[in-house]
Amino acid sequence: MKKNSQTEADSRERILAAAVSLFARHGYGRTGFREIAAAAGVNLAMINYFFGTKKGLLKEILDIFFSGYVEIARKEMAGGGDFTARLERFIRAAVAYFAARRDYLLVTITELPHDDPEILEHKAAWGRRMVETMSGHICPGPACAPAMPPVVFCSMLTSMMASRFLFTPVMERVRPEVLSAVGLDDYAGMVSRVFLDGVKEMIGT
Amino acid sequence: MKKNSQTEADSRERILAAAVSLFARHGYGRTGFREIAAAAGVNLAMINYFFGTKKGLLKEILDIFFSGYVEIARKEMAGGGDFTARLERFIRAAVAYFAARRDYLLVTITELPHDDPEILEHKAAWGRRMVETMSGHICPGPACAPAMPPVVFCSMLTSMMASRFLFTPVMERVRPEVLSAVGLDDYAGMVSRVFLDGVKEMIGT
DNA sequence: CTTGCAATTAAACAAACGTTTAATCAATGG
DNA sequence: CCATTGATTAAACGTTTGTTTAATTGCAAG
Repeated sequence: MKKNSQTEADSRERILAAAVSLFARHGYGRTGFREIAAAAGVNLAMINYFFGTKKGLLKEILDIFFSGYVEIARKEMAGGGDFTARLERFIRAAVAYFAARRDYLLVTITELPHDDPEILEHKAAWGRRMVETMSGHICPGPACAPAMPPVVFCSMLTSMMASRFLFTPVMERVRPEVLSAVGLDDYAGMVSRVFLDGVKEMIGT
Repeated sequence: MKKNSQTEADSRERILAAAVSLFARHGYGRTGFREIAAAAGVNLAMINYFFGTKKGLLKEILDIFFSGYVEIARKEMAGGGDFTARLERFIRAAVAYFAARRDYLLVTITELPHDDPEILEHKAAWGRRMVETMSGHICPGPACAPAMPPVVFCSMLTSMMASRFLFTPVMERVRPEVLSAVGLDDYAGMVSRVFLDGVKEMIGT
């Protein structure tokens, strides 16, 4: 039955690529199916055919982003080295992942605060997996009460790493030269230094 | 001519309050004027009457949030004390401001990455004022090249402070006890410690 | 009293929305 | 070769969208 698996994958993935790009640039709510279909070069009805509803399309985008993000946390935090070394590896890998999946990141972040019950349960399930993955490393042992709860740790670090991509359109109009001067590795390094050692020693004063 | 200044202010502000609340919960694109009008208890046409277009309504929301934010940066960073003391004051004041204007913050953040040219120029103008306000304090003197450019400094810190509010709906489903245990002052303290001193000493390992 | 102006209203506008339906296409397995 | 099946299509569905229009209300100044 997988005769047209070539074209099927093409259409499905072209829809997904067009949708995530338009959602990231114009917002989920303002992007219509006709616009997506035109950008993907497919018929309007194919979106419902492959994804069911608009929420189904959004859920798939969230799944793709979160699954990759959790997987990076699992892999990098479980490796060798002490806590700060592993955290530094994780930050570097996560920033690279954010850049590679920039549009997925932006859709996920901008849809985070919204309260659609169906989507919210989806985000919460992934949030639980992320916090569980990180908790063991932040706070080993049963009677450990760190100064910062893991759920705060995760959201704060995620926001820090995402800031560059959230602010990109504004940054390139405020300080265009900075955006091209500060590469991804530089940025990951800055996040690491701030998050691990603080900003005190980075700023001359 | 200002006869109905009482009811005028009432209607205009009720529209604004309803709009920012619905935008924050359901997203700008998914919120319709009829929904706003119903929540504000006014006639549908009053929204266009007071704000012109939907973009005009959004621009007013952005203006309100950014003007207050820039004003806090100006005031707290210009006060006495060394750099870290002023920065700590700013963080505390900004977090309190974010909490008081939570819905405005969420609308602003979620609309940040979108690329509507008209709105984008608006955001860029405020971004310039914010960066200018902070630049002098981060990097005094003409030949100062800090390890982190002011525009990166601003967006990273803003994202950190906003993380609690961006993630609130997810957090209260992942670790509901943490959200009630960690008050606003506690949270501001955590942001200060991480941003200034780093997370190394906060986590036992 | 009446002139004027801002606030408010109901009604309508065309356009765009997400979704569904039924028909057609293309290719594979029996 | 025929039956089956997934992919694709055009067309239409009823809502809902943001916005406009024209008429009405109610108060204040001349």
